[in-house]
Amino acid sequence: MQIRLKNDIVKVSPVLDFNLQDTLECGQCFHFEKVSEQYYRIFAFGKVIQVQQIGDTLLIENSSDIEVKHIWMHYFDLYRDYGDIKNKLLKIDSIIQRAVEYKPGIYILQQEPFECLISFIISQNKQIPHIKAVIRNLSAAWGTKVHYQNKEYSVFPTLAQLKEASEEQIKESKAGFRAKYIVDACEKLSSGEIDLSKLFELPIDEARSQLLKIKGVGNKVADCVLLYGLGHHRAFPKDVWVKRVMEYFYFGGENTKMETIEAFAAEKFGELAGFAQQYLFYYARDLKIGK
DNA sequence: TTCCAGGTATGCA
DNA sequence: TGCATACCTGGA
Repeated sequence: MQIRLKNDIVKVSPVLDFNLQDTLECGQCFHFEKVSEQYYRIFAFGKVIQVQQIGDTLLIENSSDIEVKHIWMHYFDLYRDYGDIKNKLLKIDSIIQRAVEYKPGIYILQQEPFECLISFIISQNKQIPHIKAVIRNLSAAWGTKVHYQNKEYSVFPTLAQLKEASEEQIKESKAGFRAKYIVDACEKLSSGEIDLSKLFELPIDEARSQLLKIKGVGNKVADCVLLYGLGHHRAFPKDVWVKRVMEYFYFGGENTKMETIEAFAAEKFGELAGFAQQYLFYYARDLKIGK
């Protein structure tokens, strides 16, 4: 894969098996903006970039080749061989095969753990447009301003910035009853009771138990943070859509306990469970499987 | 007006 | 342990 800077645009190619739109819009991240049919602006790592995909080339603006190598390649997970992952999944059964082939260009983003944690705490009992709105509001109120093409944006606040906010102030960003959970997360992280940076290396079950200490973090939110923010690709977040699609295809449409689905997925997909989950989720949500 | 959304905590049997 | 219910908010 080549990373070249030309006319202030960093071109990465070839990005095989990758689809920018599906990767951003498959529900794993919330802090981006579609500015036209071609362009997305992404706010992360204290920066704003504008990204476009033309065939198997990814064009990144407002960045540098060094930054792309060290930040955005990891963010988009472009160093990983998704061709190999998908080949392995396709051999498992015709169900996962259908899901993979439905949106074969989905990659699992590697997001910043703190933003990922707060975003998925916000996500409970909310629809995606609302989640995005709360994240925008929190960023505008507490995050650092960044400028691009004469527009001002805000990136998501750091822990140091967000811990200054009171529960009442967080509620002003329309977080509702989740505000107290955000405060609890900030307290546990800033006191050192939980150290997100250490959760990368811990075994997944230990990392999950740490996350579950935070109020408002249950199994679903913890698994999302493990998968999208901490690189634990065995994590299999079971939201309402994943539950529906798993019951529909693997349990004869019968109401099935989350623990049963969890064990089944671990056995069936093993170390690729997180990838399988993402393809199944998008497939189920788009086609309204099981609803 | 009422219901529901990508969940979780709480109370009660 | 299992189930029902409430919870901010906004859109359908």
